[in-house]
Amino acid sequence: MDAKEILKTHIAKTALLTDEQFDYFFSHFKRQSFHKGQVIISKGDMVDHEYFVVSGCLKSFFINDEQKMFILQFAMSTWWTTDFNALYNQTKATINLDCITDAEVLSLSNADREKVCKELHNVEHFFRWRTNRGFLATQKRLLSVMNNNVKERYEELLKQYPELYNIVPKNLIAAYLGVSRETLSRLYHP
Amino acid sequence: MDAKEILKTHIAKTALLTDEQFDYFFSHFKRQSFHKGQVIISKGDMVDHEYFVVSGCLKSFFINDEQKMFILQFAMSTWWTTDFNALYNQTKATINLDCITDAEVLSLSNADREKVCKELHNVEHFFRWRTNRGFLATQKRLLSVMNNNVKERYEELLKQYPELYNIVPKNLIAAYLGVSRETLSRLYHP
DNA sequence: GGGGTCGCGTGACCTAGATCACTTTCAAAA
DNA sequence: TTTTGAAAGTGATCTAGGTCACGCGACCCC
Repeated sequence: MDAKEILKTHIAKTALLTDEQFDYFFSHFKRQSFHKGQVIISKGDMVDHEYFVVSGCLKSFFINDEQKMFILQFAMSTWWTTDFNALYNQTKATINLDCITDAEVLSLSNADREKVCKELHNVEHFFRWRTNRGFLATQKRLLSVMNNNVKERYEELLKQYPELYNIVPKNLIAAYLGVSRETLSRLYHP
Repeated sequence: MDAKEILKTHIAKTALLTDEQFDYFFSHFKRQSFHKGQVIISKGDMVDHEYFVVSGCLKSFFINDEQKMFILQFAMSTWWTTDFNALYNQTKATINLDCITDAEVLSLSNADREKVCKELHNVEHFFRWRTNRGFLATQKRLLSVMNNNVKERYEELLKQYPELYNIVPKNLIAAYLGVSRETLSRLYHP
């Protein structure tokens, strides 16, 4: 299935667009390919695109004052990613985005999203639901961080995204869970 | 300013509705008053309304297996609250909602929100932005929890919502920050 | 084919915050 | 006026997870 088909199928799950509407919407996306390790957004950049992942795996992450990395999101096929805060508030990036594997994405500019949302009620509906899912997922993760220990969160993550186990090195999993790699290692090698 | 005016002003910040459109939208809300301590949603309930706070202060919270409370949100004037996960997924509540002070709210049912979103593109636009702000705020809080210590998070909270200091007892602030009340107390009484 | 560096395990020690137990204060109910 | 109970402070102790240091195999890649 090619990029266009993947996006179409993804959107069809929440909004009913005619073929013409979808083609029009799709005409605003730009296909981009990145290789493993390539940086898409770094701290301080101006951000004006969001990215729909067609294939591969990206990570968005924050580096704190002590140079420790915290991973906000692993983005795989059909996930949307960017520095949403910088994108919507038109401020400089505080988070970074790069590629864990080679990746293919469709990029959409902030202005085009808003333009098409205004023109097509259906598209605005789609984006409301996409944002809603993101909100609920983030809220769930916050609850998990506050109420579960590292082992529970690790197993929850692998249960929900088993493919991560093979794609993503453990030190990045640790950075997602917010623990040191040593602690994660000791969970199953006591 | 009465409830209708407060809601109107709130919505006008992100969506341009004509007076007739707003009146129509407003006709789907129901005014409700609650007193201090009153429970609005408890775990296990079916949830089919969300609440726009006109006055007073509510809290939404989760009770974990060890009976420890974690506060997801303090909701004050112009905030929206409910168990969003249960509301959107039509599942039983996992979080509770009750009143820290006497409160007045406007309630809107899930079905009515979806109906009016479909009928009025403007209203869907408003809800997209409301959800978006919630998403960004939750993401910011997650980053703060993972990267800052208790003292930093406490001061960040008070800086953003100074009014909480007078309205909300410290044990609830601690439950919001995810620490014990003893630790919070010791921050300024070492 | 020998020097990096990346991922991962592991031992020894350290610390932020939890837990438990007791006390004080103060306001509201009775 | 007395009683009660929630809010808050505080000392003593415990623990999950962090930090630092080192070892070891597996790849790249000149």
